[in-house]
Amino acid sequence: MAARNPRLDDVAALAGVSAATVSRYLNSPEVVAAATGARIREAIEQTGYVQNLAATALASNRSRLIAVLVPDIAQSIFNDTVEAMIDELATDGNSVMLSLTGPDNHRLVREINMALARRVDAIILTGIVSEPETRARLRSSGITVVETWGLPEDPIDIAVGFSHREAGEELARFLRQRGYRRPHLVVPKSTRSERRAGGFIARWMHDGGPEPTRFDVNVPSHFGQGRLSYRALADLPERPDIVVCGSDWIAQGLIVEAQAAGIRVPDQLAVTGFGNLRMAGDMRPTITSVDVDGARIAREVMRVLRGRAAGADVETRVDVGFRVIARESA
Amino acid sequence: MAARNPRLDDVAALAGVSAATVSRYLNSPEVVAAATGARIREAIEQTGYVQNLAATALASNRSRLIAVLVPDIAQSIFNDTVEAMIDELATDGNSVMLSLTGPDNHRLVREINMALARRVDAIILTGIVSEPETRARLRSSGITVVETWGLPEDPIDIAVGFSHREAGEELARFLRQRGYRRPHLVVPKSTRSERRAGGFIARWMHDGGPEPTRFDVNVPSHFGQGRLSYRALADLPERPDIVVCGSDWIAQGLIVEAQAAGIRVPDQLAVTGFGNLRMAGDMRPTITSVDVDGARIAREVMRVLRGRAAGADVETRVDVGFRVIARESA
DNA sequence: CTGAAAGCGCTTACAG
DNA sequence: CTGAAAGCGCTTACAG
Repeated sequence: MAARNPRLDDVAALAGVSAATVSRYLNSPEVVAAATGARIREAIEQTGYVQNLAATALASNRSRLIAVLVPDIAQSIFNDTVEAMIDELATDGNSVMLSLTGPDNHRLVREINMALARRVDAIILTGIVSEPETRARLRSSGITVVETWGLPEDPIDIAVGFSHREAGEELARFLRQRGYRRPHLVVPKSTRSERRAGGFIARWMHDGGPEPTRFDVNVPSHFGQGRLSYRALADLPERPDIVVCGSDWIAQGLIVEAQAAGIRVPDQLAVTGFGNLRMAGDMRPTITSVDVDGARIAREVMRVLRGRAAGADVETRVDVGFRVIARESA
Repeated sequence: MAARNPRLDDVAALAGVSAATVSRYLNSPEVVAAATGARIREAIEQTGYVQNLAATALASNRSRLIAVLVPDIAQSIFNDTVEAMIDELATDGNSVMLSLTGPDNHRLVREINMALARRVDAIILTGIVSEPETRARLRSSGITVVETWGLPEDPIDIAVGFSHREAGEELARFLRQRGYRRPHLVVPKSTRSERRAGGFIARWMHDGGPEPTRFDVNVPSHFGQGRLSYRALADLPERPDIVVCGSDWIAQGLIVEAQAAGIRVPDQLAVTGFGNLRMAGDMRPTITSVDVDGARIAREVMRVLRGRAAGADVETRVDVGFRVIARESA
């Protein structure tokens, strides 16, 4: 269609300098003389030059491409975090390659291969990589790998997140203190939800409570499962006084279904969620939840990435914590 | 850390062939002799070779990188479509560069520049590009540009979507037929919502109805705005019998708030949403909405992209339509 | 502060 | 079916 794209050479010729100088101007403007810089700027303007980053990547051995791997985005509790990360990365001049690994991470290996083939500068994961071979492969690749949301004992490289087990424990402590007696857990079938449930149960029973009942739901969790989970309460030998949901969506669906059945929340049945979505604070009643600061995770990820890029030693485990947010529903 | 990455040369040497042959094996295995192919495969295995796609892109003038530009992903009605597109693209061996253009597209130009610098094979947009200069720039770039969700009269290049105006008209027809008399619109401040509202109002008044009242809300729209919108009804001179919401989230929030106030939906107040999110079918009452088939949009986008890649002539406007989904709320 | 030249790791006519 | 060679468009020591 149009004539061929202008190259560095074209700009250099027009500005009366060498390609090397134009390259320097592009990458570190401060090293070229002001007058030269001005001529180059003008030449770029006139030619409509747009740097070819594929060539830049090849020559500089730095792609400025970051792979972000998430299970899904349609209904994901990570979306805020991912959005914040993409924003931050873009500000630094990076592009984000977003890969969806699918339920149970079944496309994880394929997408990791893609990222390696693209020679990305870093891989950011939100899902959990459990296969030892994949972990080993990532480790030996030599590229920066950041696991987020979770906080494994032995990260592949760097981890930025919090302990899901402790979050479960903390919630148990909080609810016991509020005087609840018979918790029922609605647990999405994911490693992290399972860990939170484990922490909750251990703490609850350690404090002398009866073993909580539970109901497992598929991931990704959504509103409809809350309704389902409410109806499943009928099968329980004894009615719980508090339902601990694995996500805010489940909590919301459960509240709606309970109310439709004429049950008052929290008077007759209390409910908690997880993730502290914006909706949790807007619901009627507002939903007691556990807040995870996605923006903070994004910032910490950027901090370690910048540290690495600068050749500095960086922490391998960054704990961003979590907070129980007490609201009306429990 | 590790030794340098193996290159095509290393594989070629080990397999006893030239680099050209290995390259051919990688890109079109069928043209190399079976026995040669077997040796190459083995050499790849032994060396742990991973193709460097930055070099491939530079040499072949094809990046296999597709830019997808969306306003946001935290609370987006496009997420299903985007997810389906990323899935399809990955299956074809492409990688997706996801760019967030932000509210009112204020980072659109920057992200388009990035995409052009990366020499992406195509740019897929979900937001609307209204600035003529940007449209002209994209047009003259010569790369494939697909606008999705909307269906402009004069696409930049290719458009896959539906007429928002017609969707509004259709909803007006549907509600009038159901016997509603006094519609009130809750309109997110976006071009497309505005078009739907325009279509609704025109049709409604054309059919002899009174001018609908309206309430505008910021984008991205969310649950909390539904509650707000409900409360704003009190300021109206006359109470509407049907509230037409610009998204399912708004509809859900409005229903929850109405119910909290003791109002029965739809008996005392009917409500419709837009987008037909999974939640709409799960809500109590289930929400009457307008369905947009995101997976279909993704498939059609892929179809035109493949057509282009094959050098075929492709349609420039693909109408995927929409459907009013009648449920309990209206 | 700037230039000449080699190199990054592939692909692809061209020739055989 | 395969190889030698040029080329894709940059960056970056090295030298001045």
